[in-house]
Amino acid sequence: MRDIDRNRGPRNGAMSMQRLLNPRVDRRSLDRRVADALREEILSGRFPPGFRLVETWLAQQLQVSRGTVRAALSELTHQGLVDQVAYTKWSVPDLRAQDAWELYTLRASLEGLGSSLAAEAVTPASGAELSASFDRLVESAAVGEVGPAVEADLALHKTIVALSGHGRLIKQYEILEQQLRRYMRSSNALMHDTGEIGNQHRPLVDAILAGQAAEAEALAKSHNMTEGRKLYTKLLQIEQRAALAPASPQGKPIELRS
Amino acid sequence: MRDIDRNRGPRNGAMSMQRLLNPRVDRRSLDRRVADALREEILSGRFPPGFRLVETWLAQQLQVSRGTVRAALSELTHQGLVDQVAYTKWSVPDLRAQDAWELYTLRASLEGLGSSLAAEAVTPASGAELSASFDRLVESAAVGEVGPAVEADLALHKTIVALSGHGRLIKQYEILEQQLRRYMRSSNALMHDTGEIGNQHRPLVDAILAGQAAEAEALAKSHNMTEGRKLYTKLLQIEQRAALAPASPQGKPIELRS
DNA sequence: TCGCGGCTGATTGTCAACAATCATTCCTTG
DNA sequence: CAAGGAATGATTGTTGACAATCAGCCGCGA
Repeated sequence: MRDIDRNRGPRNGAMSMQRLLNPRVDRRSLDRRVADALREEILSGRFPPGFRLVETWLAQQLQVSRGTVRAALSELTHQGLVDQVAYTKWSVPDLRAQDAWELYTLRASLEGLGSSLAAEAVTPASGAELSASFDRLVESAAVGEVGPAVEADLALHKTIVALSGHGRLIKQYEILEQQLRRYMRSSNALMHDTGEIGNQHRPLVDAILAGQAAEAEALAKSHNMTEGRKLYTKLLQIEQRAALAPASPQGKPIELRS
Repeated sequence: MRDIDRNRGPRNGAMSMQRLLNPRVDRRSLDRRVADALREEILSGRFPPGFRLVETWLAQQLQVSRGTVRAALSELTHQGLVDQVAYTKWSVPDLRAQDAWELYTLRASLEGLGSSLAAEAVTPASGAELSASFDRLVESAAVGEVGPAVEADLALHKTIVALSGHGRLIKQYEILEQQLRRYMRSSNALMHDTGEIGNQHRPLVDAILAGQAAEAEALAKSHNMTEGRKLYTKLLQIEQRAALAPASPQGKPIELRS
């Protein structure tokens, strides 16, 4: 983890045009940027499940005050990427099968709504955007690498939800996606063969493009539920196998000593 | 708005039993309690839409430091009850028709999922809890007062979602409910006659008790959507009427002078 | 009259010191 | 030897002071 860039660009009047075009380019407050840095550490797995987040240590690492770190941790807590135990500790949440189930059922519901709304409101412009996103997924899948294919998959789903024009839904979905990413990366072996990805998504995309709201909603739900059940059963197996091991009596996460 | 109670109970060993039974009774941090106080002000309408939340003023009112107020405002922002404009201001969000639409469509989706899960997992115990909540609604409706009836209505819906056993869904639903409460209170005139409330909810409750997941989901959705459409169209009328007034050119909220 | 640039008061953002709380250890006591 | 209970060190919670930023105002010049 490297330092946060403290420079906010020139103080004088230059760059006024660019600031108009993209007003947030350097105006993000420090705690937001710290939150970004910490989020990246957590999603990448460099801060693994159970990792203890000590304010003073983080502040020292990032060359930032403790209060700023605290604000960032608070934000990440609201996004489900950090657990807080008041007066005691911050830590990275464990990856339990129950959580995977929650994430996928919730995702199915939210994406069902998003797909329905997207189908209702489809226009030539939004349809083109959706098609482009779908094409990118097919391309990535053709290459055969898992990482980019997963990202293109996530991007397509996010595009669909974005087309709904539903602000709260979009925001909530993005939070969910971040949590999901952590699970997917932790067990990336369960990625199906990339060749099938296109066919798995085509019906949903077509339904939205055709404006068939009910059909799109049903397809989005079933697609997510089947994907979710796969991940859930896999994680459940891992959990049960771990529960049999003598070192973790009550389903607690396993601590690695040495 | 009165001061936050700074006393946290006796420091000595007494009350250990009570703390065991309810360990959080006095351990809530100050910023959480400030958030509660501010939330109450906002939901009650004493801090109306557009109200400017100045940190120093709030800190003075609550006899608390600015940092604590800041943390509370941040929490409320994550819950959709406060808007933040970085480096500039905090304020209470406006009540737009678009937001009412978002809230109700999202609520229908979430409660649909909750109802489905509740029906799947129904037990004699949870069924009794649901029935009791429903009975309380019918009782409140019989009295005929709008306020308690609305609260009992909200409580029943929350009970259903709570029976799903879906942690993330429950938390998300509670946030949504708070936002909804603000809209419902702002136009409480649209409360239907209380006599019909029981009949409007009975099919959903029965479906859950009978374990009919698909039926329960469909009923929850349609119920919320019809309720939502009522509120949406009403708010839209108010908004359009206001837009015709000369003082608010671009759909901006109306400022009441004097 | 209009637009631009700098000033100004108000407000938010950041920091480092101080206070409160907790988990752990170790000691006492029966 | 077990149970309870005070010291202890580590960690989080809270505060007031200082810094950065912003919207609005004012005057200058074209």
